[in-house]
Amino acid sequence: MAARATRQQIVDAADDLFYTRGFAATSFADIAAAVSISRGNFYYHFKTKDEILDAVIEKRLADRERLLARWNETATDPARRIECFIRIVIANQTKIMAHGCPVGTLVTELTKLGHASTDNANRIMTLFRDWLTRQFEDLGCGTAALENALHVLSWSQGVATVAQAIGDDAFVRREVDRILQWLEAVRQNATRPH
Amino acid sequence: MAARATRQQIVDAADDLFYTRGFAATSFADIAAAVSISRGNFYYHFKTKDEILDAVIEKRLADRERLLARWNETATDPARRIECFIRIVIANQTKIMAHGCPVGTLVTELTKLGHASTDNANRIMTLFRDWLTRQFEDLGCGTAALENALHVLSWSQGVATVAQAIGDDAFVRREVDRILQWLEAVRQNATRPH
DNA sequence: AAGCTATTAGGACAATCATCCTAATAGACG
DNA sequence: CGTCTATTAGGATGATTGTCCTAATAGCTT
Repeated sequence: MAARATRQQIVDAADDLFYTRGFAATSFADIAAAVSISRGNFYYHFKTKDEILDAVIEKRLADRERLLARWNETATDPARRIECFIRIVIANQTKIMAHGCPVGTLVTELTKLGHASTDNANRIMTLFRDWLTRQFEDLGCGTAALENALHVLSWSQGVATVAQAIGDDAFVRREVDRILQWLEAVRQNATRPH
Repeated sequence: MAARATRQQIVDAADDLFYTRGFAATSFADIAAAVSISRGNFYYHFKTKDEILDAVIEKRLADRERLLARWNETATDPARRIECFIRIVIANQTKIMAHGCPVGTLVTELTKLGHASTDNANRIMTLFRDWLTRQFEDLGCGTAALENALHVLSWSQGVATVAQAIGDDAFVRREVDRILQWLEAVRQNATRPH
């Protein structure tokens, strides 16, 4: 098999396992078993566990960048783009209720481990923050753009954590409705005065 | 030394280490070293790591129950009580920015580990949920009480996660102002119609 | 077909972990 | 003072971990 393909399989499996079980709780053997290759083969592609982690982070980052680029194309209105972000908690509801937010839980875990790749993982969080900030700027929020971006980001993390902990189906939908109402109010306030 | 005192020291040290480093990343040796006792002595008090975890959960639960009982006494207005809950993210801001929310991060970790004590840890989360629900009921929110309680709980988890990840000082204060404004609006809407 | 390189397999290694056991000690009580 | 029990110390153990090494294989080039 081509090395590229095997490497890709490893990263995909690690991505999934790091999400569902956590980084520290996932062993070399776990990933190798998921891809059905030997640990020796594994070592050929990745020398250390941290290398796999960095590869997974890069993959997640690239995935999210693609997602944001798609939203930039499909939705012309910045409010609609923010709505796309908000609705991912519904689209991924099942997974979120089982394992939380892939971004937030990884950053939290790495921070507690004092892991060197914490800042690296945080790039995904700041990617969303910066993209959201840009959308609120385009909406005409001015200096409040960053504040509003962090508000939405914080909202998503809270919903993910509580959804995972308490597992209330209706809760997620209600929270989405709430934040969408807030977004509409922000949109009207922002576009009116200018 | 009295067995009670040693046991208490172990639980206190484990509580701190589970919070700052995580449950899985904390070893028997780590806790024993923090208390300056031998692993053998350790085993006399706790047979398994899960026993320590359960003891830590009980301690945290008791601590929070005491905290809520104090708020019940010091604040007569339910809105003021909810405000007490909201302000803990400021009171504990330094720790939260370093290690996140003690309750949320533990539940998240245990869920990913598939640990048997996940439900047990979740009792702390539902303790807050139920207490908040009671306050919103007393505020006159009726059927919306639970919904509002989950909203505040979700808010606190989101703030903790983003504060830990991005570490913006002003962010926490702004979010507290925001949610207090929301709380005031809820209070006025709830008390007026009835 | 032959040879070379990229890829894979599988075992060895030391370190760390939770757990368990036995011996030493201390503190209370007769 | 002496005995008994509660408490502590510290090492042994088997399992698991990340990491590393060497040999086998497959796929491409000539």
